[in-house]
Amino acid sequence: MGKLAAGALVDALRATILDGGLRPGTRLDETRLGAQFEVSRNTLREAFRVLAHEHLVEHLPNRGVFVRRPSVREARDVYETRRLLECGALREAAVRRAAWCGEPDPDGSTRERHLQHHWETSVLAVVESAERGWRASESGDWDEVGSANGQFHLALATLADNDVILRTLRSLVTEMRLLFLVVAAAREVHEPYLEDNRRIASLVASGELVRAAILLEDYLLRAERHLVGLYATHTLDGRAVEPGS
Amino acid sequence: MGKLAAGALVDALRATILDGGLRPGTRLDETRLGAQFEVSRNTLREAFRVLAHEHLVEHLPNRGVFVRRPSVREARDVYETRRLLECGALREAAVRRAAWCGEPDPDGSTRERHLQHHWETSVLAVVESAERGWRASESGDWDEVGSANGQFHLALATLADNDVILRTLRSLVTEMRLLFLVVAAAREVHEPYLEDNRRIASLVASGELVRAAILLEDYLLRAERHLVGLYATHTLDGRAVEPGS
DNA sequence: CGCCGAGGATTGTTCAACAAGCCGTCACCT
DNA sequence: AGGTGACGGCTTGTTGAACAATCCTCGGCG
Repeated sequence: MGKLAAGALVDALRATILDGGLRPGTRLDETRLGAQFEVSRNTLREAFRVLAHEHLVEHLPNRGVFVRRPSVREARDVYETRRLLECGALREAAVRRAAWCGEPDPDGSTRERHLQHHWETSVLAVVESAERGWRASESGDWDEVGSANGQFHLALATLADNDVILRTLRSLVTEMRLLFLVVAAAREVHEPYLEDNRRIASLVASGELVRAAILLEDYLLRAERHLVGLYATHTLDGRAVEPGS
Repeated sequence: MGKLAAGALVDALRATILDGGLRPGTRLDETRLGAQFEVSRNTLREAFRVLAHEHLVEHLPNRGVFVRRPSVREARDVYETRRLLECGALREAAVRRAAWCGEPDPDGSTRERHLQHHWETSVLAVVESAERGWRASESGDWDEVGSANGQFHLALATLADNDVILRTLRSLVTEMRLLFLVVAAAREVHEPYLEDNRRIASLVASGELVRAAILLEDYLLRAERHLVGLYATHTLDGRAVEPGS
C-alpha cells in the first residue's frame, strides 16, 4: 500500500480503464470497487471526481459513475482540438526559436542555457518516441505502438515550452485512448502513421518546424477521417447507445 | 441548501475565490471551511479535488490546499493557448460554414436545421455579450465588464460547434479570472479591448470569420503583453513568492 | 397492456475515530 | 550564540458505520 491512497487510486483506476479492465459503459460500483482496491468508499468517491473531470468517467447523480463511451462527435472534436493545439505549438515553437536564435547571445545567462537545454531534450524526446513506435511495430507490440504514439504527440507539444498546452494535450491524448477502446484494436489506427511520425520527427530535428506543422496538420486530418470511418462501422456491432438513453 | 451538496459546494467555493473572498495564497482549512459552508470534511475534500483539477487551487500533500497564485509564466501560457484555440475555432467555423453554405440544401434534414439554429444563436450570443460589456463599461460596472468579456470569448468558441474546444476554453477563462485577481483591478485590463470586441462581433455577424480571426489574434497578442507588463509591476508590492517556497 | 406502489439496492452525506505527517517550541549540546 | 534534535500539538489522510434520499425492479391491479 503506497502512501496517499487517493492519488494512487486515480492512477490505478485510469490504468485499469485504459487497459480494458473496465469497459466503456460499465458502472463503477462503489462498494465492489472499494473492496477490490482495498480503499474506503469515501476515497473512492474522491477518485471518481477527478476521473470525471478527466472525462474518462461520467457521473450521473444518484445513479452512479460509468466508464464513458465517447461519441463519434467527440472523436471529431478531440481531433480538431489536437490539430489546433499541436500544430499551433509547433508554429509557436518556430517563432520563439527564430526570435531566440536571431540574437547572437547577448548574455550567456542561465535563462539562455535553460532554453537551449529544454530544446535539446524536447527534440530528443520527439525523435526517440517516433523511433520507439517504429521498433514496436516491427516486433508487433501494438500496445507499445499506441503508447509511443501518445508520447510522440506530447513530445511535440513540449517543444512550445507551454505547460497549459501540454497539460491540455495530455488530457486529450488519454481521452483518445478511450476512443480507441471503443472502435477497434490499436493496430489499424496507428499503423498508417508510423511513417509520418518519423518524417515529422526528422523535420523537427533539422529545425524545419513550419514544414513539420504542415505535415502534422495533414496527418491529423487523415487520422480523424480514418477514425471516424472506423467508428461508423464498429459501432454497428457492439451496442452503440449512450448509458443515459 | 440545494441538493447535491458536493457539486453546489464546488460552485460556491469557485465563486468565493473568484470574487476575492479567498485570496491567492490562502490555505483552505478543512474544518473551518466545513463549518463555514456547513458541509462535512469529506464532501469538502471531494470539492477540493475538482478545484485542484481546475487549477484554481493547489494541493500540497499533508500540508493542505491553497488558492493558487499563478505565475507570469502561466499568464503567458494561458494567453498563447487561448490564441490558438479561439482563433482556430473561428477558422474552423469559417471552413465548416463555407462547406455547408456551398451545398444548396440537398435535403432539408433536421441536421441542417440544427446547424442553422446553432449558428444563429451563437452569433447572437457573440453580439449580445460584446454589447453587454460595452454598456457595463458605460455604467462603470467593471465586474460586469469582466464577466461579459469572458462570455464573449466563450461565445466565439461556440461558433466552432466543438464541445472539447468549448470546455477547454471555459477552464482557461476561469483561470484568467484568477490571474486578474493577482495583478490589478479588472478596469485597466478590459478597458482597451471593449472596442475590439465590438468590431470582432460585427465581423462575425456579417460572416467575415477569417477577418475576425485575424483581428482576434492581434487582440490577444496585445492583451498578453499588456497583462504580462502589469504583472511585472504589480507583483513587486504584494508578496510574489509561491506558497511552497 | 400499462400504471402504480412497496421493497431492495445504491448513492449522497455525515460523524467520530485514529494513523501519519508537518510545524513550532524548547531544552540541550558543542 | 547557534545549531539540533526530541517533544507535542495541530492538520491532513483514511476508514467504517450510520442514515436519508433516490432510483430500479418487480409484482399487483385496473
